[in-house]
Amino acid sequence: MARPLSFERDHVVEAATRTFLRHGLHATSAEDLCQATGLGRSSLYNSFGSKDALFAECLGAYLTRTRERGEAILGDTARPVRDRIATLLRLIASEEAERVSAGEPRGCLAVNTVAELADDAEHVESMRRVDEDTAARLHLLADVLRVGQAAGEITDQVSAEGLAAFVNASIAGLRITSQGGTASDRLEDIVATTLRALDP
Amino acid sequence: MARPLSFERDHVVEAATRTFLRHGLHATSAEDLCQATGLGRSSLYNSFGSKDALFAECLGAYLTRTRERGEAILGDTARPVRDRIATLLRLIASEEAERVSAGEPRGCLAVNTVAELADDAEHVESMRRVDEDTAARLHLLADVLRVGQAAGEITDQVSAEGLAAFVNASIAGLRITSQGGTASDRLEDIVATTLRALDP
DNA sequence: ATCATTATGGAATGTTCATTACAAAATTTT
DNA sequence: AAAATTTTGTAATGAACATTCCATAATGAT
Repeated sequence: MARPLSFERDHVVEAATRTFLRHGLHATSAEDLCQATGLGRSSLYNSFGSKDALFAECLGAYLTRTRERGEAILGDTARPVRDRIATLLRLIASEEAERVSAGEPRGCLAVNTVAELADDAEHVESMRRVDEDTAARLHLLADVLRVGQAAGEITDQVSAEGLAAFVNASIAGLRITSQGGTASDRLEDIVATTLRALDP
Repeated sequence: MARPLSFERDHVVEAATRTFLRHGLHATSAEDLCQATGLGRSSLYNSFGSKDALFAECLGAYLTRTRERGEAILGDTARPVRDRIATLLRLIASEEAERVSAGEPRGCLAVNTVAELADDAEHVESMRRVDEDTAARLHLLADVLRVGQAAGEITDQVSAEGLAAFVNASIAGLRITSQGGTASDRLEDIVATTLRALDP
């Protein structure tokens, strides 16, 4: 009944996400987004409403994608808990390494959003989403780690919640370290050392 | 021979640093800096040249202060290496906890600068300073950890350089986690777990 | 007390930015 | 092929921003 869009929304969100990851929300202009997505200003505003709304959509998609990936790995009850955590961390390290060769920006949109928007009164909603996502991630991690503790695969010197916070912080540290330009071998060292902390 | 400044440069840098830590470089306006420091626009530009120059000075002062504090703790050769690392991590965790009660912003200017400026062509110089600082920090950590390995206090399953990268990443993770609003008990869990990774 | 020098307050400037308005173009349905 | 509807390109708008200007005020040296 009318003219269709000349682009696929997902692809636009993906391109915008890369731009936001590279430059952050504040340093990304509407012009930058047009450049990155190939859309004109009108199309962009027509389809997404505002820069902030597009950012919110990118963040939402990123969080969902990342959460689902994590759940798939951590929820694989057939495998030992330690292996699941190891797989998750190694996946992140190798993903960061691939970003380098692909010329894509390194780092994590959730981590960068905390760094950029934690105290930004105008973007409370985005931070709330990150907080919710973090809470869910911590919950899942703690559940899995608790199973590992019961099986004797994981130390019980620290509570499952404490270990979950540690793993979560390690991931953030890994991503920031990668964004700072650290070589992939070193990222693997970090992963290996992180795993040592969980040993009984 | 002329009218003196009505403020102390260090205090202004300190106030500006808090503002930059809270909002980042891009989201901090000249007006925000005037508000935070109590200076007028003219005084600010007269004394610091530009917003970017003031940021560079804040970053430099922050890096120096942080590095010196780390060196004092890590360089205390009278103490076991493990204790020195523990002291450093606990100091960071408690500093973050104090920030909450003091109403000051949490997080780390160096970490946030990596997140915000890693791919910013206009601020290569600031990133270079952070990179240099990180390299020096890693070097010191590796030296200290190597001593700990030789003394049997620290695992030698991972190279001293790898362990240094791990400790550095842990600190970044700790600071981002704190900035995300994590309670101080959990920060202590993270520290305790991080230390476990270094045990032989 | 006066001069030389510098700081300061407030207005002004030019730019960048997010967003909107409008007219033209495109596409599906009839 | 024409009508209805929506996209899209271009130009416009108004606000925010970094920075500068200028007149005035303050201070130390003489």
